[in-house]
Amino acid sequence: MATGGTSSSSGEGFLSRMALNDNKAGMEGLNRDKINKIIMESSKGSRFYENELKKEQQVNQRIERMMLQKAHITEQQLSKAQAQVEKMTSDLERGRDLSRVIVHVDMDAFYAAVETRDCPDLMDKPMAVGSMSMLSTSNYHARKFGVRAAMPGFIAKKLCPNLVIVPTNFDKYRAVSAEVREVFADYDPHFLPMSLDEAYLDISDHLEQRRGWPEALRTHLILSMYVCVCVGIAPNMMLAKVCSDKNKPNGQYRLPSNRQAVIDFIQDLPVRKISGIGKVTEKMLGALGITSCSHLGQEMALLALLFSETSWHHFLHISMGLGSTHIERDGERKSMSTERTFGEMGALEEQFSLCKELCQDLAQDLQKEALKGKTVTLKLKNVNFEVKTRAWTLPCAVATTEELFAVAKDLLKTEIDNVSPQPLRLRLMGVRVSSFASADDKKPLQKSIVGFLHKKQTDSSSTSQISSHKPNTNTSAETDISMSALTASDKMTHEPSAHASTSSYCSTEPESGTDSLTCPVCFREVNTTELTVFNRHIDQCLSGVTMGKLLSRCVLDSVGLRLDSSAGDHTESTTGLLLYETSTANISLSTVGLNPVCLNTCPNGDVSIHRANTLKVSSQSDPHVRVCLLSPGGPRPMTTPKPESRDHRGPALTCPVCQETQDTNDLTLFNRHVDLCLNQEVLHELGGLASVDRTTHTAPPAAHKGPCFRYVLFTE
DNA sequence: GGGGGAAGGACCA
DNA sequence: TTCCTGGTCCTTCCCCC
Repeated sequence: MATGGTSSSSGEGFLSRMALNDNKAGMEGLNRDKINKIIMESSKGSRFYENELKKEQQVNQRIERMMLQKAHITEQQLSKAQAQVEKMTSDLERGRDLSRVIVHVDMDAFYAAVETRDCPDLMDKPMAVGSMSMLSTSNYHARKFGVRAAMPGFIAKKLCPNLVIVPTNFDKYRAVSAEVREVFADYDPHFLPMSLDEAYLDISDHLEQRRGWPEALRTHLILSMYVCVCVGIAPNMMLAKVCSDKNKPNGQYRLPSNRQAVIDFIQDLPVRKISGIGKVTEKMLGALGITSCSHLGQEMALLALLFSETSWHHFLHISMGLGSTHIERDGERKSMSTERTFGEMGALEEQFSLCKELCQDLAQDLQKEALKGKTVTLKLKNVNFEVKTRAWTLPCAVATTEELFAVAKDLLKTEIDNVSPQPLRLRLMGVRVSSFASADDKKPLQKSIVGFLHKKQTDSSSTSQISSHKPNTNTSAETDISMSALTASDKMTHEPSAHASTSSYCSTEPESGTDSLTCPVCFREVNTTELTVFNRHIDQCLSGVTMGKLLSRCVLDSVGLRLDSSAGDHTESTTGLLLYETSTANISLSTVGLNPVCLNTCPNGDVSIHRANTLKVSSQSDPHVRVCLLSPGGPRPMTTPKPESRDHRGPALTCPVCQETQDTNDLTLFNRHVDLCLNQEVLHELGGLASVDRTTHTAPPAAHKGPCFRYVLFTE
């Protein structure tokens, strides 16, 4: 079999995917065997190595399946595919565009070059930028030892004991990159930056314009001495990228814009040199005897039968030396994420706390680009390097910390429950948002909140009345901060380092002359004009945990909560905050499926079941009841619930959470009950409202299909 | 069978 | 002792219409 050096399950032998990748400038002619031996000795037995072994075996299995498939291909199938390939080849040939001059610029060992600028002593030493865990780049002295980017520092140190490892400093690299980009813009104002050290330019127009320029204008002397720039010039992006790697370091290569030159250039080019062909694809093609682009062309009919349409079309383009001829900038962003790697983490409190931090960071990033997305994905990597992603798609787009955390937390909880009673031993956690809303929905978020805020500030009669009646109502609640998993992260909002996350709630300066601000969540006056302090207060209110008065979203959502027409005015903000002001509210529970037991467990003494389908919010002590519904992502749709996929049959259904037999065989109702129970459990655990004996819960946590959101109800 | 969501993976800098 | 981060795209599977 041509699957390369397959290792045995015992870990003996040669693991090819961990071997040195010397497909990088400055690494030609190295003693690969010696370097690989050191890499293997440093890695063998580690969890990382074992996981790589597993992945290698998966790739080998893929190759075996492919070879089996190949063995069954008939001559007839092959000739049919050949005809298809020929037809497409001639179509593509007709459309070949050699009119553009595309430049790919790659700043060589960029981070290392910047560090050397600041510390010239490093000039003659083997050095790398990064940490003992991971290197971002290395200089040419280090590459001679096999030290390269994407290699852990501790292995690099074994390859080259004198290696100097400099920590990364992205602010510095960004500054230099900005300097260089100014030059790019002179040549092509629409240039496409790929990273801090790489960009594509279309200089066709520039070349046309400069024909008549005097010599003095034709030379740029701005580039700093310490940055070496490799340039590839070709008729398309794919070829330009390959060309920039041709004369490293600090050289350029131009591929003439004629068909024969392109064909000659591509002939003996190893497939691995093409951007987009990585170690797995290289290995799969290698198993078919394909190592160069000319092989690729020769075996195209076979590839058309063995690979997907997208893949073989891509291969065909490569074999013909075709690539994109126009540089597209400002393409729509598809997702945004943040993730963090850390030492082993098994404690629930830490995990939920980190989850919230990630949501805060991501919310800030989303805010900067005014983005909101419907799909929230939680990414987890356990200590064995196994990666899992769990996603949930909402009916409407979300962006705030609370909205993201509401989903991410539930996804996390499900995963924790899945391995329970064992702890979930993590080494990485990430949160991603995708399925972005249309441009119309990407407007800044806070206006209506701030509007509400200002409205309350001017409404002095209302606010003074509240504060005069019960000035200290929240004292006990605020001091009663639970130490449970969720609140561990909430506590962090008291720390100065966490303040930035709150900026999403209020970003405008308070009006002059006022010495307090009214919280749009709890309606209390906060004696401060400092936005950081005020935002922290709002954070706490929104988290709902400090209030200790939570109702799960499922309770309200599943019953299609509405306010009676007598309930008073309400404000619907674009962020999804529904703010009701009313003296007493009879909230119609208009749809079926309410389980009164669940509502009764709401720890708010002022919320009670009034009639069969009415939730009454009232207070003995205060005629002014205020209700705030936090609706992540906008007003809740009053639609029928999504059909559930649980496959229960039969008349008697026992809830896997509360263990009680339910008097229904309606799956929708039963599922809703299970959701409610699960949410109650989450509430209790996270809110520290009551202890839950987990041992009585034999429920498979996977039964919890979706995340629950928090709504906050409280009274003054 | 097509569309779309979920999950996982390849690949890139 | 120690193997990143943030992004895009593709494939496969599954469910629903």
